[in-house]
Amino acid sequence: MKITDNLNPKQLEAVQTLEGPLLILAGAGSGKTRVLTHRIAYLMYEKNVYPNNILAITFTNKAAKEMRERLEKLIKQSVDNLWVSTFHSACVRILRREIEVLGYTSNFVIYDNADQQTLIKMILKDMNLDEKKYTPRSIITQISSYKNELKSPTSAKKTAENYYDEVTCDIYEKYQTRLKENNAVDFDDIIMLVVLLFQKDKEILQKYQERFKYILVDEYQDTNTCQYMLIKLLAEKHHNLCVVGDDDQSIYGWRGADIRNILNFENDYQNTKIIKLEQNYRSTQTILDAANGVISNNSDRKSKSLWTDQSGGDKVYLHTAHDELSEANFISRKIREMSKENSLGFNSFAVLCRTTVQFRAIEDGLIRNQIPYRIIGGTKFYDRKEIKDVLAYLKILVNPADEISLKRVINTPKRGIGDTTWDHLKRHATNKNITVFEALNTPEEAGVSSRATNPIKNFKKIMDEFIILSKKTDITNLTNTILADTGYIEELEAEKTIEAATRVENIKEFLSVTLDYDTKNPGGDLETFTAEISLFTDIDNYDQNEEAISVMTIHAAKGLEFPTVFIAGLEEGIFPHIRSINSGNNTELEEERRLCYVAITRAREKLFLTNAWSRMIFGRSTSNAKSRFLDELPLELIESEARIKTKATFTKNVETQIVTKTCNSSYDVGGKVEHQKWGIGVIVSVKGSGEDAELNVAFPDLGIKKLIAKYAPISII
DNA sequence: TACGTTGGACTTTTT
DNA sequence: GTCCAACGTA
Repeated sequence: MKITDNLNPKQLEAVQTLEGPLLILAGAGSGKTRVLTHRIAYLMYEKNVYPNNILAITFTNKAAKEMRERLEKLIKQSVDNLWVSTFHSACVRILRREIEVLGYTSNFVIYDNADQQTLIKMILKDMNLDEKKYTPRSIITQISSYKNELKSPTSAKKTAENYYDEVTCDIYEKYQTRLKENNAVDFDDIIMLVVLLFQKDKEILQKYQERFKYILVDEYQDTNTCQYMLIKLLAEKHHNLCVVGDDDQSIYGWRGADIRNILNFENDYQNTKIIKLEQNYRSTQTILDAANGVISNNSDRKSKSLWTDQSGGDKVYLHTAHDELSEANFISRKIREMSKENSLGFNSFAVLCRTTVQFRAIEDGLIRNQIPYRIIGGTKFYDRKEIKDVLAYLKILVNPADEISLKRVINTPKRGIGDTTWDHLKRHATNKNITVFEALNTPEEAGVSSRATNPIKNFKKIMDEFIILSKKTDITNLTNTILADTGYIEELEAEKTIEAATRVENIKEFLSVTLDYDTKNPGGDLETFTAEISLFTDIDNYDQNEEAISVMTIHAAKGLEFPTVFIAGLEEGIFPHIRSINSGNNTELEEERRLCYVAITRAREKLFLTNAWSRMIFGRSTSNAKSRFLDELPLELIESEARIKTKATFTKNVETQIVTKTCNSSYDVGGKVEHQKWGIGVIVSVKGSGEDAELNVAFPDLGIKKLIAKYAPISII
C-alpha cells in the first residue's frame, strides 16, 4: 500500500505540495489530521527527509500524541527524533538548552495561573496597591496580552493610555524581575522567551532554522502574535511552512489568538498555495446545514462550504426545560433511553457546555439517573491543593530559588512558621541578596521570633536531605519520602474527614503518575517531570474508549467527535456569554458564534439542543431569553415538542418577589421602562441604585424578569 | 500563630 | 452559592 492511497484529490494535493508556503483551509471533519500525518510520512519516505528536519506543532499534548500515534501506525514503526509537540513543550525543550543566554539557568520552573496570582499579590503588597482596585486576575490577563504581543514593560508603557495602564506596566516590570529572580517562567514566557532568544542570538536561530527544514502547524487560526513570530523566524530560511486551520473554528481570541494570522497568511508569505478541504467525513447533511446556518451570520470569513455524501439525517432536537435541573434530567433520561434502544455505549454521548459552572447541575442529573460520566475541565487534577503542595516540594528541589513554591509549603503541614516569620526571612534575603531558601540557614540573623527558629532549622534540614535524595532516587520514592518525612500524609489522615480521605486518594493517584513516569523514563530527571506536569491538562489524558459519557466545555471538545452531542444552556447570557453581549462589539459575538459552530460540528449523527426557562445564577433565579443562535438555525431542521409559555409559570414567581425600598435612583417601583425586546414593563422592585440596580420588571404576557440595569437594554419612560 | 466566623465580591473559555 | 480576605479570639 502506498502512503498516498485512500486520499481524496484535494487531500492528495495537500500531501504532495512540499516546497514553499502552503495554507490548508480544512473545514471541520475534513480529514485534517489525516493529511498532516500522511504529509509527514510522504516527506520521510518519498522525499527521504530526515525526521529530525521536520517540526510539527499542535496546541494540545493530546493532538500531538494522536498525530504521532497515527503516523507510527501508518508507517508501521516508531520515530524518535521527530518533533511532534505543542508550542509550549517544543519551546521548553529549546529553553532548557539555550535559556542561559537570557540570564536564567536551565533548571527553571514553570509557574501556573495560581502561582502567577500569588506572585502578583506579593508585588501588590510591596507596592502598597489595593487588591480591590488592581485585581490580580485582570493584571495577569493584561500582562499576558502584553507578552502575547511581544511587548516588554517599557514598550507597553509607551502605549499606556491612562494611569491604571501605567501602574499595570510597573507591576508587569516588577513581576518580570521577580520571575527571573525566582528562575521561573510563566506560560506566556515559554514562547516569548524563545522569540527573544532568537532575536538576540542569530547563531542559535540559524541552528534551529537549519534543523527544521519542514514545518507544519496545526490549528493555525489559534496562533497569537508571539507564536506567529516564532514560526516566522523559524521558517524564514527554508520557507517550507505548511499551516492548517479553519477560520471558522477560531475560538481563542480571548487568549490573544489573532484570526488575521490565518486570514493574511497569503500576504505574509509570498507564493503561497492555498488548498481547501471541504468534504466532510464526519456529520450528516442535517448537522452540516445547521452548522452552516449559524456560521453564515458571521462576516469576514474565507468563503468555504462544507459538503458530505451522507445526505439527510435526523433532525436537530430542541428541548426547553423548566430549570437547569430538569434540563440535566432531560439529558440524562434521553441518554439512558437512547443507549438502551440502540445498545450504544455511553462513550457515544457528550454534553457540551459554554461554561464550567453549568457542570454542577448536569453532574447532579447524571448521578440521579446513574449514568457513568466523566468531567473534562473544571477543577483540574493538578489544580487540587494537595497535588499543588506535593508539586511545590518537588519544584523547590529542582530550583531552590522558587519562592512561590517555598512560601506555599513552608508551613504545610503546620510547623509554626507564619506570615510574620516569612516577612522577616524575605526582608533578610533581599538585604543580603540571597534566596529565601538560603536565608533559612540563619533564622537568628533574620530576626525571626525565637519560637520559629527551630521549626525553620528542622524544615531546612529535611529539605536539604530531600535535595540529596532527589539526585539518587526515582521520583516515586522521593515523593513517598517527602510525604512521610514532612508529616503531610499523617496530618491528612489525622483529620478523619471525607475531604481529607479524598485528598489522600488524590495523592495516591499522583503517585501512580510518578510511577508511570519512572517506568517509562528510567533515570528521568525531576526537572523534566515537573515541567511536563505543568504543561499537562485534563484533556491530554482523555480516553474516548472509556465507557462513560463526556461532559466538557466546548473549548475542550475541539478536535473531538461523538455520535450524539447535547449542547446545554442555549440562552442569551449563557451562550452567547453575557460578556460578549455586553461588550457591544461584534468581534466577541462572532467568536461566540464560531464556538457554536464548533459545538454543532462535533456531532456525527444526532444533535440535541437544550435551554431552560429559569436558571440559578449567582445564587438567584434568573430567566434568560432563548439563544439567538437558535433563531439562526434553519427552521426546517428543527424538531421540538410543542411547549406553550403558560402564565402560571410566571405568576407563581410573583409571590416570591419582595419589594425593597426605593433608593434615590432613577429606577422607581411602579415606574415604567422600555426593553428592547420585551417592550414596556412595570418595575416591581429595585435593589441597589444607579447602573448597578437590580430590577424586577413585569412585562405583559412574559411575567417578571430580573434585570441588571447596567446590562439590560432598557430605558426609563 | 492558628483557627473560626463573617462579610463582600464575583464566574468564560486554557497552554 | 462559593470562595476568599479580614478580623477577632484562644
